[in-house]
Amino acid sequence: MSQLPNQPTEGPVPTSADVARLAGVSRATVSYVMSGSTTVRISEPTRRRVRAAATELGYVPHAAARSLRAGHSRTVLLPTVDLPAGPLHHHFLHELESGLRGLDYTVVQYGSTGLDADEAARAWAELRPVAVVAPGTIPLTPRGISTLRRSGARAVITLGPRPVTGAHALVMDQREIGGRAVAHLLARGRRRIGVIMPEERGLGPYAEPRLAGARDGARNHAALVEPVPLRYEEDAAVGLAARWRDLGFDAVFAYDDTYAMLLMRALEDAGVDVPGETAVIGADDLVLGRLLRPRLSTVRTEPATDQPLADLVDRLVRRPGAAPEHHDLLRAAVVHRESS
Amino acid sequence: MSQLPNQPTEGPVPTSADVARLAGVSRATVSYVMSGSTTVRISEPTRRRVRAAATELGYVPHAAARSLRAGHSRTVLLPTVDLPAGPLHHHFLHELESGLRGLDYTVVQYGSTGLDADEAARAWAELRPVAVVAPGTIPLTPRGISTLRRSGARAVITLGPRPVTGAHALVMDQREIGGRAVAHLLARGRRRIGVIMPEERGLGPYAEPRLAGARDGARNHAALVEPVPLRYEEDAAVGLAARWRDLGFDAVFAYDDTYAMLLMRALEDAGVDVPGETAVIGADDLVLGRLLRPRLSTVRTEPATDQPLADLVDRLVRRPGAAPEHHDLLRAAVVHRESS
DNA sequence: TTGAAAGCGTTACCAA
DNA sequence: TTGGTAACGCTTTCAA
Repeated sequence: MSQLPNQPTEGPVPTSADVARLAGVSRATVSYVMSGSTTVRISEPTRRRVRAAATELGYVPHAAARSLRAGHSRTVLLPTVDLPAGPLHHHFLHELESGLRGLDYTVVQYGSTGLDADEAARAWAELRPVAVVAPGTIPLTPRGISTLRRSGARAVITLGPRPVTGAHALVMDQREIGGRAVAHLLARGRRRIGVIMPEERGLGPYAEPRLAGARDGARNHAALVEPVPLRYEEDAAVGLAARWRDLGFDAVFAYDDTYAMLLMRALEDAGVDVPGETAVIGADDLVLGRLLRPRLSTVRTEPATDQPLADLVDRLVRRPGAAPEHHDLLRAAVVHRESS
Repeated sequence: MSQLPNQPTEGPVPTSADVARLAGVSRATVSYVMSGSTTVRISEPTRRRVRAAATELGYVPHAAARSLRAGHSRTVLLPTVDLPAGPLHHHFLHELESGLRGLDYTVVQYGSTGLDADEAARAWAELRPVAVVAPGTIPLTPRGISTLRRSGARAVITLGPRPVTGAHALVMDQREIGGRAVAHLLARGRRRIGVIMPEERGLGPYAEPRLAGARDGARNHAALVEPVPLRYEEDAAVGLAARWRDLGFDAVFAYDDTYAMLLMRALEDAGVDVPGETAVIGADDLVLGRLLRPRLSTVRTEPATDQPLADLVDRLVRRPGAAPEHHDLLRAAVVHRESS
C-alpha cells in the first residue's frame, strides 16, 4: 500500500502544472498521459513518472476546466423535485442514470423545488448540460426550452405523465391505468365508481390523468365516475368511511395500492363489505396488496419499451434538431384478486 | 409577452462578449451588470442596454467558467446510490438540499452506484465541490477523504448509520432502534427474540446496527437474540412462517414496518397468534402499521437536533480543518400498540 | 517524443 | 463610470 499523505494539506489544489514540474515534463505530456491519448506516443518510463507524480500529489483533473476548453460537456442533467413520484418513475430514473453512466455521460441530479419554470431553466443552462431530462412535475415552457437549447443542450426531454410542446417526451401516460381499472369494474357489473384522489401536494400530475382515464373509460357506459379527495391519514379515511354509504358508490378505484389499503381498512372498520358492497381496486401492484385481506386487485404498470432509455437519450443527443419524439413508456394491466 | 426566437438557433452559444458587442459595452461591464455588482457604479441606461441584449441573445452565464475564474465553487455534492434508504434518510436529504439552496449553495446529486470507494472519490473530486455529503452506504476510505480534501473540498461529511474515520459525520445511529425494541419486548416478558434481517442488497448498513443494538439490549438479561434472514416476498414469508414454531421465538423485532407486515400476515395465515404466541414489533412508524390488525407496535425515529442540517454543513465549510465532528441525528421511541 | 503557446468564458484589478 | 488585460486549469495544434 502506498504512503498516504498524513497531513490533509490545506494548501493549494494541485494542477497539471504541479504534476509536470514534479515529473520533469511539460503540461502537455501530463495531459496526454492522464487521458491515455493514443494519437501521441509517450515512452513508458515517462508515463510511469507522470503517473507516480500525479498519485503523490493527489492530482485529479478539473472537470470544469476540461469542458471549458473542450467547448462541450457530457453532463446530463436530471432536475428533481422532492415529491413522491411512483415506483415506476424511480425505476426509470435509475435505469436511465446507470445506462447513461455506461455511455460515459456524467449524470447529475439537480434539486429544483421552488423554482419557477424559467428560473429553473436558467439555473440548468448555467451548467451547460448536453441534455436535460426533466420530470413532468417541473413545468417546462417553450421559453425555458429555448433557453436550454441556446445554452448548448442538444436534447431537452421530459419524463412524465404528459408530453410538453417543443421537447422530446418520454411519456408515462397514467390515463391507461384509470381506463383499465374502470373497464375492469364495469365488466364486473359496477356502475357507480369513486376515484380516490390524494390530497398530498405534488401527486396531482399523476392522479389527474388517472382520473381522466377513468372518465374516458366510462364514457360509453351508463356509469358514474366521480373523484373523492382523501388525505393519506387514518382519520381522513375513517371520516370518509363514515359517510361512505351516503355517497352511494358500488366501487372505488384508489390512486394507488397504499391509498387503497388505507380506505379498505376504514371501510371494513365501518362495516362496509369489500367487495360485496363496494369493490376496491388499487394501482402499482405493490407487495402489500397481496398481504391484505381481501387480497387487493390492482393495475400493474410495466415498461412498454425494451429499448434502454439511455440509448434513446444518447441518440437524441447525437442527432439534435430532429423533430420532437414521443415515446410511450407504460403498459398497464389489471391484476384481479379478491377485492373486486 | 416578449418575442421568442422562432428558430432554436443551432448556432454557437452566446457569451458575455456577444452581449457586450450587442450592447456596445465591454465584457467587464456586462459582468458587472449581470452579477449586480455594487462596488462599481454603472449608469442605469447602460444597465438596461446590457440586460436587453442579454435577454435578446438568451445569454446565460457559464457556471464552469465562473468557478474556474473564481478558484472555488459553491457546489455541494450529494453522492447517491439507488438503494432504499429509509424514510428518515429521505427526510434529512430533502431538508439538507433545500436548506443549502437557501444558503446559496448549488446542490448536486451524483449517482455513484457501482463505483468503488476510491474511484468514486476521484469522480467527485473532478467536480471540485466545496463540500461532499456522502451516504454511509458508499464506503469512504481515508484515502478517498484525502483525495477530496486535496481537491479543495472544505468539508467531507458522511450521512449514515456509522461515523467514518477522518470525516465529519452526521450519524443516524440505528442501534438505538434495536435497543429500544428489545427493551420493550423484554419488559413484556419475552425472552427468545428473533430479529428479521432483510436479504435485500444495500439494507445491510441499516439492518446490521439495528441487530447489534438489539443484542446489546439483551446483554444483561437471560434472553436470546437471533437474526432471521427474510426476503421481501410473500413466499419467503410463508416459508418462514411454516417453520416458525420450530424456531421457538416468543417475539420478533422486524427490520421495519413493511417487513413486520409481511411476516405478521404469514404468521397469521399459519395459525400463529400475534401477540399471544409471538409478539411483533416493527420500526419507522409507517402509516400502514396503524392499519394492520392487530395494530403494529413500532419504534419511531425522529430528528434529534433542531439545528438545521444545512447550517451545520455551512459552518463546517466556513471553518475547515476543524477536528471531525459527530452529530447524532436520531432519537428512537417505542410506540406500543397491539402486536406486542 | 516532447515543449511552447493559444484559447475556452469569466471576473477582478488597474487605468483612463 | 467604463474598458483593457490578465489569469483560472486544461487540451490541442504546431514546431522542435
